[in-house]
Amino acid sequence: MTHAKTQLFEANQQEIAQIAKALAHPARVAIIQFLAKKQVCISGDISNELPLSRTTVSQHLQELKALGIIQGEVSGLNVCYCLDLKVVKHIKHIFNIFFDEALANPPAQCC
Amino acid sequence: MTHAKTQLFEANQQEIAQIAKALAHPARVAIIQFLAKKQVCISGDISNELPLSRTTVSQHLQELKALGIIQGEVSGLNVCYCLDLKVVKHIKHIFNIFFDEALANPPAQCC
DNA sequence: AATCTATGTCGTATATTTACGTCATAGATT
DNA sequence: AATCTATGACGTAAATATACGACATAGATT
Repeated sequence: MTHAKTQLFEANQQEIAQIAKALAHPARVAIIQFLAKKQVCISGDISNELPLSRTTVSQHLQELKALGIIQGEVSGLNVCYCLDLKVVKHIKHIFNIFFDEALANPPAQCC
Repeated sequence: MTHAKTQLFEANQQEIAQIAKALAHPARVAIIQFLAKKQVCISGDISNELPLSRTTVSQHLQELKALGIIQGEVSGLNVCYCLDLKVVKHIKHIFNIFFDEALANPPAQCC
């Protein structure tokens, strides 16, 4: 395998990259914003909202679920999704630490 | 083109996704952390630090430069890179707004 | 019981990303 | 002037992501 060297990096770096990857598509950002606005909503409502086919949206939902930032709960024929606020808070924290470390030691000037 | 539907989303969603994409590889996270620690350093030092070939690292550097989060300055034979703290602050701000919106309206429970 | 419906899975085509060797070049060293 | 060196650009192969139609299925409706 000439590829997939991501596991050669530190766990910390992999975690940030993995979270970022889950947020790296506007459809997934839109899903999170939509869930934040509606608080709770069924799968069909989400795909109706987005300019993508139902199956593509379903795929994006699975990715967000894999990260843990959303939860899905079956309710009869529908599946009901919502944000997991605990995970949102954790991600916010991880990113803030990352950015604060980047801001901690300002260079006098670049070179 | 059956692909590339990213432009069908809101500017706000595209910006977040674009930033996230730039952070979505551990090598690029590592580069940012390394620049934060060293404050200023030359291209060769960065590629020596990472478990990737020099050209691959160069490619990652170009991506971060395209986002604007790092700057490169030619200094003789070397190229000197550093973080653009203004951009780091902006990105931190964008993400915090995004997460805070997601946390603003907590559902009583999921479904 | 037969049918309908909302959803996820599978297969697949295309696009993009990742990774690296080779090459070109600007500038340093001899 | 000739050579050396650090870097980016280019070409390309392999991996991964994106997008969607066809299909399967659990549960509702008739």
